[in-house]
Parts: sequence; C-alpha cells; structure tokens
Amino acid sequence: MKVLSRSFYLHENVAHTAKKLLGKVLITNIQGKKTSGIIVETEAYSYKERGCHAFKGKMTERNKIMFGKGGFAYVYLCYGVHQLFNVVTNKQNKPEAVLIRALQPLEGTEWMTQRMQTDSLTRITSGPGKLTKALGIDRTLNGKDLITSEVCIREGVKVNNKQIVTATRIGIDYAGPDAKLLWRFYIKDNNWISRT
DNA sequence: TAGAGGATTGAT
DNA sequence: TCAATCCTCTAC
Repeated sequence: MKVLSRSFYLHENVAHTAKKLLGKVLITNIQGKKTSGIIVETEAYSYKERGCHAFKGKMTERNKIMFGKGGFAYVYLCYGVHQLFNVVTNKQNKPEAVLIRALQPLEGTEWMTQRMQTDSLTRITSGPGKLTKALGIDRTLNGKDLITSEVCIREGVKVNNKQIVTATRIGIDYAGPDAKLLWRFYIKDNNWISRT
C-alpha cells in the first residue's frame, strides 16, 4: 500500500480532506514497535471558524505547525491529560487541520493492548485521546512529516459515500454558531467510533 | 507572572 | 456528573 502524497494534504477544503481520510491507514513506528489502524472518524478545523486553535489566523507557539503546508503532524495536550493527533492540511499560511478521533486496530495490536494495560481490543482506539496512547503518539511527534517520518498515513480501504455519516463536532460548545458545522465524519455502523 | 480553561476519559 | 492534570493563552 502506498503512502499518501503531499498533494493529498494540500486540498483547500479541509472538510473534503477530513472525509477522504476515512478508510486510510495511520501507522506509527515508535521504538521499533509498529502499530497501525484504519481511520474511521475525523473532524475538520479551519482558521475560518471559532472551533479552531488558529481562528482568524492567530499564530501561537503551540499551533505554528498548522501555518506550514499540509501533510505534517500537529500533536497537542488536551485537558492536561490527553495528547490529540491532527493532520495539517491546505497550503502554507492557510492553517487548517483534521483531528483523528477513532481508529480500527490493524497491526501491532499486542503493543496497543500493552500500552493501554488491557487484554482486550474492545474500544481500545475509540477516541482521540485513546488512539494516541495506543499508537505511542505524543508531543515529540509534533511537526513530523507524515510522508517520511515514523508516523505516516497510507492508502487503505475504499469507503463508499453512503457509508459516511456527517455530524456536528464534539466538545466545542464554546465556538457558538460554528459548533453547528457538520464537520465530523465517521463510518456508519463501525464498532470503533468514539462516544456518541 | 498569575489565573483560567480546555478538540477527553473513566469512574461515581 | 465530576475530577484528574498541566500546558497554553490572556490579562494585568
């Protein structure tokens, strides 16, 4: 399977890219432990709306990686507890990103269960904070190139448009009217979707 | 430089 | 429903 090219990430419509990422495979190779999973749930974020860290194009020390070109990892700490993994999209100075919210485990499941301290695969990657832990993703991967580094995304399974469910994003009530944007995408009836 | 709050999760 | 937990951002 082929690693996604730079051009995939440069599309100017982040919601379009978020939808296209469904079915793709996220791979990490951390300390010799290769793990991967099929992306089954995503959310889009754009500088044009309040839910985004780079709203109105405001650059800070934390979000500056979003201002570069697409195809790089944006990892940050949420609630002081969880690391969240995003894919930077669009061209330089068009800060947009796709949050990966859930995966279907594929390879290296033994490492995932070990990292999660459980024997069961059930719901082990069904949430943005959980999948990063299962795949060994942390903030040291912030800014990594998704084409050449130890974290990358490759072609996966085909997802029919009819299988994709569109919904409002989770946890951004503070964004006012922008919280109503239908920018959350997930694969219908998939067992690994995060909480409803 | 201090204070508030967050793109979550799991236990109560 | 609520606490954990700490980094980031904002205001002073």
